[in-house]
Amino acid sequence: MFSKTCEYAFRAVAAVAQASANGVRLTLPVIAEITGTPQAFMGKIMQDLVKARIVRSYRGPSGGFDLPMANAANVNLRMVMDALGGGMDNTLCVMGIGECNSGKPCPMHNDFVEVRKDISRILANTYVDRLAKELNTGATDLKK
Amino acid sequence: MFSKTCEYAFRAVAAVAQASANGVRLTLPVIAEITGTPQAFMGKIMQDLVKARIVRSYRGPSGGFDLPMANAANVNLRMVMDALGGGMDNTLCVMGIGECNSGKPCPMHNDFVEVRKDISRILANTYVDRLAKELNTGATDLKK
DNA sequence: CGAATTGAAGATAAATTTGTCCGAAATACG
DNA sequence: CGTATTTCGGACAAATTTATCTTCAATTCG
Repeated sequence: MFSKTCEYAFRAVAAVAQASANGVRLTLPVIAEITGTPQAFMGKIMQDLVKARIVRSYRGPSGGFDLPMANAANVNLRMVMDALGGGMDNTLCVMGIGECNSGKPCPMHNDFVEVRKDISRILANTYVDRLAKELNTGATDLKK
Repeated sequence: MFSKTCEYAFRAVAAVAQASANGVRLTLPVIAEITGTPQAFMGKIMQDLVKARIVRSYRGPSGGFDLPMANAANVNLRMVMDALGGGMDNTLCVMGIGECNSGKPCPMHNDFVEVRKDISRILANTYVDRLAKELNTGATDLKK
């Protein structure tokens, strides 16, 4: 449904937020391990997240990434997607028609109006602090 | 949301069904023109649809593709997707976790349960005859 | 300062998806 | 039969996404 880049970013943000809630920074190798993703590729994604000020990075010994809970309450998944440099738009026409809207709909337009709204709403309403809390209680899981 | 291959197939099936409803076959160049897709690539897609018996093909002069309304009433978009040889699965975990289900959910699992159901339901409930009829009345459009 | 650790940045490579080309097979029609 | 038309099938190529590698910069700590 989303690109791998996007999936990886979702996992990374959740993992870093959970760790930060427990007061620990995560290094890149650790993030890659927790999320089960290729380290170098995850490095690129983390850079994008840093640039977008979604996570913070620290170099050198005892460095790593964090995402304080104060920030986590203001970061939603739409912002994470947007940090990854376009191409992740799920609001487009299901049939790939350029100009497709209620005035000039493709044959599937009306069927998917609600789905598109739902996805947008979920992404905008899902804040990272919630993901961190659920991971901490063990209610949800990133493993496997 | 779906792959280009999938989008192209949706458009092709709708176009052929509409033409067949009006008693005309469409040749590959014409399908490519109507759907605004690269002809050679669409050729591959049409082959998949033929193999899946979703459309019928005829070679030689006055050849082309058709999709009789009797068939169109029994062909839904899930079947079209399946004809394209896997990789189009939208039922997977939003975060890309291998084992993600209600028993062991990823942090986004529950948020997307309904969306996934909705998409599956729409694909399974959208039959090609309806698309053809809507195109014929001008209620919907494949152009641009 | 010097050495070790860690992220940043750019170049490169592999994999996948998308797109093209060309010859062969089938069909219609004179 | 011969020719034009059209799909079929395989190989090939371009574009995009995903993944890796290598060097550099920043930080910590002795």
